[in-house]
Amino acid sequence: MSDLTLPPQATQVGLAVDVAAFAMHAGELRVLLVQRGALPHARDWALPGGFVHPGEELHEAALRELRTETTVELEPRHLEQFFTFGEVNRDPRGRIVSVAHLAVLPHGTVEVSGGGHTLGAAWQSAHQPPPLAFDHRAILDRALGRLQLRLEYANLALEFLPDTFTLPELQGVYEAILNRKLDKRNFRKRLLSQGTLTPSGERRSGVGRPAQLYRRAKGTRTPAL
Amino acid sequence: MSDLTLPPQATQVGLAVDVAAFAMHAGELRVLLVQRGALPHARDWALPGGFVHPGEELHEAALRELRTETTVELEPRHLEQFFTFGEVNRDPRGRIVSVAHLAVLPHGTVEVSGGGHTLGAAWQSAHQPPPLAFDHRAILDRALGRLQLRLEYANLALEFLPDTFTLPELQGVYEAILNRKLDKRNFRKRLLSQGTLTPSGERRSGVGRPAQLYRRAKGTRTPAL
DNA sequence: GCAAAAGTGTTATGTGTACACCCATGC
DNA sequence: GCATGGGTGTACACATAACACTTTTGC
Repeated sequence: MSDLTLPPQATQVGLAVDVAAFAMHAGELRVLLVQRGALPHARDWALPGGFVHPGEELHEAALRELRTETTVELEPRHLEQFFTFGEVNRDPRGRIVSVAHLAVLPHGTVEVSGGGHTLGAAWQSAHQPPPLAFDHRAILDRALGRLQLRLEYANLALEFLPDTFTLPELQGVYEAILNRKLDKRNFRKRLLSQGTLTPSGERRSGVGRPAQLYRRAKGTRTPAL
Repeated sequence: MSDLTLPPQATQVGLAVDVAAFAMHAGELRVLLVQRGALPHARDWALPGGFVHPGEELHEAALRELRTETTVELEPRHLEQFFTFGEVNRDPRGRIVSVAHLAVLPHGTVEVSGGGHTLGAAWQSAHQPPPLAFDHRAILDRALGRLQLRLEYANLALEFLPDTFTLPELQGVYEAILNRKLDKRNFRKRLLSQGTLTPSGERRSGVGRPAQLYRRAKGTRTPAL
């Protein structure tokens, strides 16, 4: 760092963002993938992502890529940078540094189709993804780790669900993210004792005994980052 | 991402690293700062850092900046990327994205002097630093948070000490990092019960009763990242 | 013998975990 | 009435936090 112009050794690199966007589908944790339409790695699956535009903040770029590479209409409920992948040879086109983001999309975000220059987009199993382009498998693995860390800490599970939900549904989100079964009684005790849920008094019908509906207690929303 | 050449909207940005390097001095947690020798922010204190060279990995750049901006001879015991600062206007020279790193330097890393294009370097209070250039105060604050998180998790406290150390010294490291007092008996019980320390049988002399020396138990070293 | 720092146990409280049966509804 | 999923309580192990006095050394 020496004067008001960039010094010659200042590497100019391509700055990109990639987004690991998660949602629940059919009781399973899914990640949003796009099928690449161009080289390199044409037709391979990849995380949505692309280059940051001039004057664009990192999180804005992440949101834009979500919206244009896939037809996702809903706002992410959570968006957070979690690691920067900058290995010299991670991309055959040159030195490209990618700031990876973790996003949580709410329930109901079902329909996606390829937008922009991708062939398609789909929700796929987060724990058993198809082969991915570039180093995206490493990015996904790290995103899963971060998601599991954040789960308890920031009440992230609620962001996967609609405004009202049942305790078994909430437990399903925990189990899908942690990839293991939890004990029903201990789960209920823990969640209810932390006081972040209020019963909404109604019940939902289906097969078997109807479940109590809950909603997030007022003032328990955690800030985005 | 479209073909094997970078597309026109690919923002070329300056890629930098900054390093928050911590060590214990005089029973206090200190951070290594350099006094800038050039504009912008000439004469202000800043975290050591600078541009990544072509073909250089991020962590290599972090190590190089530590060695050339300050005369630090010792290897960091821990080096970890923790956040990427990319706000559009964080640097008056243009779009510069900085991948911030956390480093822990071992005991004995006492003498530093400015190297390269800095006026000087010094260990300063990590919890009450002087005013810092750019957004380095925000970087430092986040580094402190990460250091506190990692403390228990990865036995990071041992990296601040020489090979053998006393329990009161180790407790001092915890207290300096967490910025609060701990209970001596509970601390000893907790640390000894986790089985990562072995008594080295010797004793160190000074004022008051000599303390038992310990060393890290074999096979308890945690991987760098 | 006194100053200075090291070392030592018990109790109360909270938290995590394991575990099996009854309840309400739709068909 | 039966299949389906929802809802409930207790006991034990373990971790955490609070708390005060004795021991060893140098001078």
